Amino acid sequence: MLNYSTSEENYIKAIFHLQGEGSVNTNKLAAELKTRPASVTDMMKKLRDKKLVHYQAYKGFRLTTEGKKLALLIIRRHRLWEFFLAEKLRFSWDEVHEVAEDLEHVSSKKLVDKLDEYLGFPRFDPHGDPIPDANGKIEPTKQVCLTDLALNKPGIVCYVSDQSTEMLELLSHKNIGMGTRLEIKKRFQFDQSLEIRVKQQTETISEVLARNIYVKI
Amino acid sequence: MLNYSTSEENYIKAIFHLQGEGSVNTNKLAAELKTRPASVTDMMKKLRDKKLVHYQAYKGFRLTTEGKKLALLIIRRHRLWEFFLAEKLRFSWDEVHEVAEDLEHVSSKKLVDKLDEYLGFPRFDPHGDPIPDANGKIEPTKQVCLTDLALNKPGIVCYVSDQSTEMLELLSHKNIGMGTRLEIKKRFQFDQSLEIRVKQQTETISEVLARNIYVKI
DNA sequence: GCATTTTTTTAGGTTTGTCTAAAAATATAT
DNA sequence: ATATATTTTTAGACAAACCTAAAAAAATGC
Repeated sequence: MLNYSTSEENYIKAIFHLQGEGSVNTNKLAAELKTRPASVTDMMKKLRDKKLVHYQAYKGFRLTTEGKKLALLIIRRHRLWEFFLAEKLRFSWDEVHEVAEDLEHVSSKKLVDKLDEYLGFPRFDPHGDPIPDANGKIEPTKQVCLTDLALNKPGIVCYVSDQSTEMLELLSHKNIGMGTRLEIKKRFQFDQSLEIRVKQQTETISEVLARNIYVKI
Repeated sequence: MLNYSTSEENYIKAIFHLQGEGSVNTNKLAAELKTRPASVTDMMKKLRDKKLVHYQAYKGFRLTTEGKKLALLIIRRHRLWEFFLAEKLRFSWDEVHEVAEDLEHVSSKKLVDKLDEYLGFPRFDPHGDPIPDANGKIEPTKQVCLTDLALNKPGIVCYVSDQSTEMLELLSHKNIGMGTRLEIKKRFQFDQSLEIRVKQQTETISEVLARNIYVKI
């Protein structure tokens, strides 16, 4: 496996995240990476030459097989470190991401695989995202958005798509965190708001908030 | 504490290592860093502007108080990661250095301090080098060469100056490793060889070997 | 279908950290 | 002390990764 710069890795990761099925476009990627469209075009040429993306001017881009493999490796590193930080160093789940952003670029394969072993081959990171194994194989997530959870069926919070300070403040105010067990008690047709049961308490969740919360069933 | 680039950190660390008492010169530093004298001059200007080194053209350079503080912080990170790799991930002690070279540049203070705590505030890395504490305080090594250890005074192996395969093979054959407790039982005048007590066993150590082993008293 | 808007690319510039080659300062040797 | 050798610095280039402003291509609206 060749060696890639931090910047290249960040582009690859961002494309992977944006690339659902179709292809990714310049402005979206620039926004995701907080950079300028012109910089994205520059990098796409570089990554095309390294055979990590398919790219033709004005036609958008998507990862090659090799690009996907690299993306999964970076995600593997990121999530293993997040797990380590939360589990071993007792970081809270909203602190792990930033530090893992740096650690994920340390590329020693032996380090990553030994870390994986040391952690007991965990399958999900503290946000509930699946961790790719040494071959890049990733468990299909059986998560469901809170808007889609059935009434009176318990779910465990495993993912929050928006991780802004405002969002985290609201969540902690309602006593909701990673791993919190909850159950929808009532769904109001008028505004799609939910009344849920959390830790022996009743809370109201707006549709906007619910759309950002994912639970494992 | 400000943030420094990997390159700046490597220069600071190298100056610290070369700087015994006096000052460091351009060619030596270039050799240490496997770079060119011209690059060193460029960087010294930059580090002087950042108040990390004292530097005047043609007069050599040495770390400022702030520069030394930074050097000790980088060494702290390096040695904590080395300890982690050897102790937790079961890397052999000749593999840890290279990986720690990368990890040492991850700058989160919280990460380093929590790692320190997790490891139980170790005071020496797997090579027997002392680990600076959170304030940059470093234990003055009270190491003594095995040739100078008094009779019947226990010592803990904390440093091996030669780390060749041949040396390591010999050591492991005699059941000696980092942290091994030993005691000199007899010293033979004829060839300066030693009879030592290691783990309930008696071993003979040649003068050549003894000269390469250092112990903490 | 053509004008307008949006998206993307190109052209050219900046910063960081490197390099080579040449000039300047310092050290050494007789 | 002065010629020679060594060390260090300057000058000017280059690559990576970013930027702004302008041009070109594609998408959209009527």
